[in-house]
Amino acid sequence: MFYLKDLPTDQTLKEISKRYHELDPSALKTCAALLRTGSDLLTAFENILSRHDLSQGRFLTLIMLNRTPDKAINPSTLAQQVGVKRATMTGLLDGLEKKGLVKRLAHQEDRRKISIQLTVVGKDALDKMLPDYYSSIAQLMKDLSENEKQNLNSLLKKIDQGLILFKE
Amino acid sequence: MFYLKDLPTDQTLKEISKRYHELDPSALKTCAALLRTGSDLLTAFENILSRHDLSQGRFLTLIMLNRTPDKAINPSTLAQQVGVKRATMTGLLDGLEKKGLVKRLAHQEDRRKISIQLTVVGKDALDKMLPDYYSSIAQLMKDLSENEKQNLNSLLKKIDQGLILFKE
DNA sequence: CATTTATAATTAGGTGCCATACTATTAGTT
DNA sequence: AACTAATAGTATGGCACCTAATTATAAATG
Repeated sequence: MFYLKDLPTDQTLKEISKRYHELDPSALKTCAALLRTGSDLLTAFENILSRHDLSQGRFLTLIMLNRTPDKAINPSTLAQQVGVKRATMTGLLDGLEKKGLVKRLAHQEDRRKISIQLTVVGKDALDKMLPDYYSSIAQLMKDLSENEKQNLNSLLKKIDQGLILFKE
Repeated sequence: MFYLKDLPTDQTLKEISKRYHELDPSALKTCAALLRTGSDLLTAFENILSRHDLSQGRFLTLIMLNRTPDKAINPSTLAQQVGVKRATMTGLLDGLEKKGLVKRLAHQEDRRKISIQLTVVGKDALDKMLPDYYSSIAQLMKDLSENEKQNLNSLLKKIDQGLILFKE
């Protein structure tokens, strides 16, 4: 992800809103700030992950598998949970399998399906990196009180609500 | 950008935090929600832009040029403002130039530099699509009061503050 | 003033995502 | 039972970003 580095100042917004009267300065300002922060946040995580030789997609796949480490899941479910297309999941699993972090298992009942399982190596790799990852998140958010975090959550939910209209 | 579709429930977070004691459930929850909303937001904008045959990067480049439509800017400044590498900007400009939306002009003093300028066609294209874009943003944020928007801004700023540590 | 260093734009090659289309298998229909 | 539709996984090709290396020019330095 990425978004404008150079966010418009209030002054700039005011000027542009003269040229485009549909522009709501405070809406755009907040929206841009959200994308900017989200982008930076994601980049920070990607940096942490790359230290462990993982991409965002591969990591999220592992995370989903690690929620129930003993249960096997099929690729299409994983794709849905992670939020990528099935074809993309095939690629992510190819990478993870080559590194020995997951394995593909045949499904006995339905021969179209396969099951994905974390290997011991995969589980170990996660257990080694997650403390680093989780404590980074905790540190990142340490300036926000419980109240503020809840507040932020409910504001985000309002935006999610608005987003529903665009998905139709 | 993208992030987990299937965010962990409070219950799941509680369980996982037993296995990894560095995990701060409310911090992770808020962080994940922010990335999720940011990702959806960006996707919504990308959909709007694709209706006008523009990518995020190309659009942001045009937007930066449109802040001062009469002034020419060089590619490296543009790259900085948009938040991409210079090499990436070369590609974005190639695309925009091929569509006739911008033009490259030689710099008279420094022959290493070039200047980029919006063409009339580019300006018209922007003027035609921006009302759509800006009113989408306004509609998206219409459920938030001015107070809530300001509140969201200041919460985001706190996270930005925490992010500084990771950039070093 | 010749050489090194810095800057600007570009090229080449890699990664990670997507959409589309294909193959194999199963389920549903008549 | 034969035909159609749906589902699971994958292969292919494209797009947008990245890093690293290349070329040209300008600035700094001994």
